[in-house]
Amino acid sequence: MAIEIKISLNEGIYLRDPQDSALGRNIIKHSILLIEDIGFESFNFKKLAQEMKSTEASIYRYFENKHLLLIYLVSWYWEWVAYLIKINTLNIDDPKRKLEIIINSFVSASADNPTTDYVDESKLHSVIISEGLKVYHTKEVDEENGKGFFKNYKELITMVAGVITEINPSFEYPYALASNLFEMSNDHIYFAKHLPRLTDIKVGENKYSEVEKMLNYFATNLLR
Amino acid sequence: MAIEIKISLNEGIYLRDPQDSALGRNIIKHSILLIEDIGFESFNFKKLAQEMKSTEASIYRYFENKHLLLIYLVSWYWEWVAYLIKINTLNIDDPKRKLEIIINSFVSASADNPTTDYVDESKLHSVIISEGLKVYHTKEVDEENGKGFFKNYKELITMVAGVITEINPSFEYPYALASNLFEMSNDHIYFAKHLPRLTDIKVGENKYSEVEKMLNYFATNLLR
DNA sequence: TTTAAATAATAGTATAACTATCATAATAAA
DNA sequence: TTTATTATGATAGTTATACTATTATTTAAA
Repeated sequence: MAIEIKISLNEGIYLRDPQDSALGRNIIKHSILLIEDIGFESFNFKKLAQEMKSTEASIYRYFENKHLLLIYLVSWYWEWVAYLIKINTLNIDDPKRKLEIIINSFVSASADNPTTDYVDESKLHSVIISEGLKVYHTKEVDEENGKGFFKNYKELITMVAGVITEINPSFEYPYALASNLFEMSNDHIYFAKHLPRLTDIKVGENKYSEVEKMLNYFATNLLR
Repeated sequence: MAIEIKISLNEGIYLRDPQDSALGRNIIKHSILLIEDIGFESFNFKKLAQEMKSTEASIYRYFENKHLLLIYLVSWYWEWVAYLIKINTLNIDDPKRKLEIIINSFVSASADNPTTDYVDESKLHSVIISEGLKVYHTKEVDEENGKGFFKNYKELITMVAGVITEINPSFEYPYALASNLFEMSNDHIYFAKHLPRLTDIKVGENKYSEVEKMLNYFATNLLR
């Protein structure tokens, strides 16, 4: 039996909730696969429609444009990582241990997945690593932030910052460290794969243990 | 007297070197202003041509497309930061002091500028902060990296990694720390302006001293 | 079983991202 | 100074993207 998580996302992101229909779930499923395959710039609703044997017009009933679809996918990921962290730290008291679990979730969320059948978490992770930053690097960032489109990310970071403050209440940069650990995780996986001279770590096929080790090293040394 | 730096960039990036003609320098000048104004997604060669009172076709004789123009601008920035670091650390021996200067150059390259008249360094810095990541977050990254389009970045990071190793030869992540300091500098200026709940620092109008302080804190504590 | 809602099929528009051609202006070579 | 060369401008055209609109058909709800 697959555990079905209903992820709660800001309603402004979509026109019609894709989780609520077979077509909607199909849009999510195939958009992850197609973006992973051809990249966000080449991706469009016409190609997506062909891929999933539907039509452009049908997809436009769910999302205003591909940018909002990407926000949806990235928000889904943020929410899902937050969920993973929550269940994996439920009966953990030691904040240092909690932070280790957080870092493990950032790095290899894809591995230990409580699968949602229409989301390939591993491929979604690849999409986040390659395209995730694009959701808030736009001229519309303030407007979209005002509509709450990045709420899931901010809540995730706030939660992590809380754990950091538990470890060391006098640490001055809990939010910056939290967001940096998340970004660094994605950046250095990407660097290891594409621009190896920008990092020191190596990654194998979905084997990110060196990234994890590095992030733990950074966190530990900053918080001691 | 304005000091004119001739920045050396990979020839594959452009069709005709923009530094060599008035039109070319105008393309660089106005592309920085226009991208800063309307963002890279809305930016195109037609609008740029209107802005600078030239034609689309003329611009296409310098750059194949807007993506390569962005690579040019970002490479120019990387090279310029490397140059700034070089002249500002010329007679400095202490590597710790060198790293402080590096961090200062990352954060406020725009401030102490040896101006090139067709480049508004302060606006270019804004463009880098908002759009810089997009140059290597594409499906063509491996191909373009193979052509040497990101060489300036890799060289900059290598130089910084060298200073880090001078400070602490047993530190395991000199490249990762170097690239992270650069990325973090841009990220947290951006966060402070647009997504303040992702950071702890505040920035004023081109006043980035808190970012600088934070980066120095991170570097010092990781390298001690 | 009727009605409403969702999806498909198709067509159409505006803009983006180019390419091609020719005229003209500026520069360099003869 | 004349001529050849090259750079730029003016204009037009092509293909693809990012949508919107309309109508038909299927599916689900009352």
